[in-house]
Amino acid sequence: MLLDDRKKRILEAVIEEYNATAEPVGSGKIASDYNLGFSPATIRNEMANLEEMGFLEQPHVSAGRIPSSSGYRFYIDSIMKEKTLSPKEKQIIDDVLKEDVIKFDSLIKEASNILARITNYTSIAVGPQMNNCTVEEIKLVKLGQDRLMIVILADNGIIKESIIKYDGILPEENIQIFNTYLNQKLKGLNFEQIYENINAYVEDELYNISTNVIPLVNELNSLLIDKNVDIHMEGTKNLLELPELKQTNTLKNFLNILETQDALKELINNGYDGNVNVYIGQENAFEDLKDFTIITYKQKINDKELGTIGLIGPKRMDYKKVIPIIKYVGDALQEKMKQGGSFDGREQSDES
Amino acid sequence: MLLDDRKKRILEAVIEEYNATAEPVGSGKIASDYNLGFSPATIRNEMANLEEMGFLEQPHVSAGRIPSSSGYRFYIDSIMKEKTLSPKEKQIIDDVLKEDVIKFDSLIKEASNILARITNYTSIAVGPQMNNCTVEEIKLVKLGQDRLMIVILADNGIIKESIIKYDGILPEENIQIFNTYLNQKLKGLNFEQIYENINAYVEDELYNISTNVIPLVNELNSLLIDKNVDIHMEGTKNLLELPELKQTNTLKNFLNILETQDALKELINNGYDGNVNVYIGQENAFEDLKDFTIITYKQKINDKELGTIGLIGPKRMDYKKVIPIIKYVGDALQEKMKQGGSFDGREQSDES
DNA sequence: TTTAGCACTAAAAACCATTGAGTGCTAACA
DNA sequence: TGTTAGCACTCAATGGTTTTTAGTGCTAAA
Repeated sequence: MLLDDRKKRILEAVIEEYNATAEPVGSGKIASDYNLGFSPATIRNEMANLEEMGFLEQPHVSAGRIPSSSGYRFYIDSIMKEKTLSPKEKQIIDDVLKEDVIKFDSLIKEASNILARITNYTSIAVGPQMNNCTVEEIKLVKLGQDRLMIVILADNGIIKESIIKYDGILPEENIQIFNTYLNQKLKGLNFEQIYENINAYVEDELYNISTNVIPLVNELNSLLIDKNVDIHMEGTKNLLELPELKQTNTLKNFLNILETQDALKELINNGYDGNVNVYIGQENAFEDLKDFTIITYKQKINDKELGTIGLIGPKRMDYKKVIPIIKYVGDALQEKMKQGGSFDGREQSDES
Repeated sequence: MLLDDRKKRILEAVIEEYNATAEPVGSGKIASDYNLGFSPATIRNEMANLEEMGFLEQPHVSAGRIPSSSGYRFYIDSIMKEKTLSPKEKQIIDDVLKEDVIKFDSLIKEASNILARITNYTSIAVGPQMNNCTVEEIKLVKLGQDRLMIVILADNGIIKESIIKYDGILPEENIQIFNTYLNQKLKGLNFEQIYENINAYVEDELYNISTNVIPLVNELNSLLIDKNVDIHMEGTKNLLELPELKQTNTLKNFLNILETQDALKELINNGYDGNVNVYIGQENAFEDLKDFTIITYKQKINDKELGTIGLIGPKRMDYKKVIPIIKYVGDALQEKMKQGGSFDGREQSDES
């Protein structure tokens, strides 16, 4: 045990107080408001110790202490007790996910949406990386006079779809033939694998049908690797009121990060699976997020990745409440996706 | 002519200067930097006149003047000369829209994207109101073991699509039959009209096929009226640095409006068609947007609405540059959509 | 008709003293 | 021996005063 009981209780008190006020907390406040049974002087000593150990920080000599990232880390791992959700909260979550939505993207966005609403932080939702999916089925559908819809069903149950101009030179009967041909050739193959050398798979017979299938093949290919998987965010404005962003440049840089998204994607894809991951302050590599925490929960069913939901909030967020919430929502979402699909968890569409 | 030439030139100078600095501009500055050939005292007199006429305002007695909304309005309508885009700017725009994207939503987002990048303001993109569209074609497509895709092609060329769980009780042959049936019944009908009483159209024969088509019919119906048409925004962060948002609450309220979107939608749908609409300051009804201007350009081909692109920026935006840009982008977009479709401008998909 | 000159105004900046919330250390205490 | 009262000390925050600055409007002269 790294910390004795008294230190733990003091660290906890400092964190609770700091979370509530966002101001450095002094020994007097702890002594008077959290009756631990010690005088300010004693608490002062312990705080000095905790600071030496790296769990607390002091902005300047005559100020109180604020918890450091390792302080929070220790708190989350070894001190706090997760709250259980209130029946009302559960109710709200269940209600939202009980709706008859079965489109994958709607589902994950709904889940993220509710996270933002319940926690009052910013929530994120990202679709899955499809690189390692395999093709289960391809459908070509003629629409109106002049368009063709390409639909790809992946083995994780996600559907990608796109529409191209159909120039009419490819005779309608041939669409069926080409459709069958594509399925024969590509079914069971890995998305990335196809993407990198689609010509090797279809070029031979390509011209036997018509040179006009080239744009079709191109579009199909670009459907496989969606380069701009973007991150859906909800409740950005929840964060803007935070004192953490009151310094002039922080806000700008902060929103820059949120808008750029690249870095966020990186982070989100790193989460180890099936459980909640918490990145506190500098643990998340961006200087401008040093006062923020990102929590992610990667959705996975039977080893198939189905996207990630997450939260961004201030470092001083109410972990013992927020963590159970994201767990609950994530579990419910996963459950919903599982029962939605009939054999291996498939039951989604995906915007393309 | 409402204003004599001297007043015009002074008003123009004040606007140019204020646009550049966001500070009230004084007579001295104008006299020294814009050589109009008058002393500060003369300019001071004219400014007092312009203020009386409502074109300028004065924050307090010992400050310079800032242009009022009607000042800007007059400037846009009667003073400024639109700049022509540089070949480089045209190039950038053309390049983006030359890409082989033919999905409607991608196109309009690309266009909005480039607006934000070139102007450094926030751009918006909204899909069209579909209420007055009519059904041109409906397709039901079986996907994998257990899902059914519903596709609706509207008469403006936009495609709506959704996926539902297919419980297998409806025999596969019947899908075709039901598909044909739906087309017979609904083709040519107005979206809103169908939405309000779909049962009247299909209920009779509904149960003859299977009660299991009910969820299908429901989903089809909800596809018709997409209640959450959301606004795509790009470059929100461009605005955050503006001094206009430096007062404490403004920022929060401002982002609130952007996030709520309802009000924005309202505004955007009001634009008179086929041309650029400029809403300056209080012209746009939201107290918290009083220091901002919204410019919209509603896309329309052969009387079919295809969405709107727009810009949000500070009232003091560089109109003579920005207006030609949105015109150019809007025209290019419209052209692209026109040539994309073969007969009446159809060539898009739509995320559902 | 224009402009130089000047008194006047109000915000912003600079200055300065005071307050207050906190500390660390020491010596006394249970 | 661990705890605490007491106290000197630090430094940001507050608030009031003064100074500076950027502008004005008006008047009288060119």
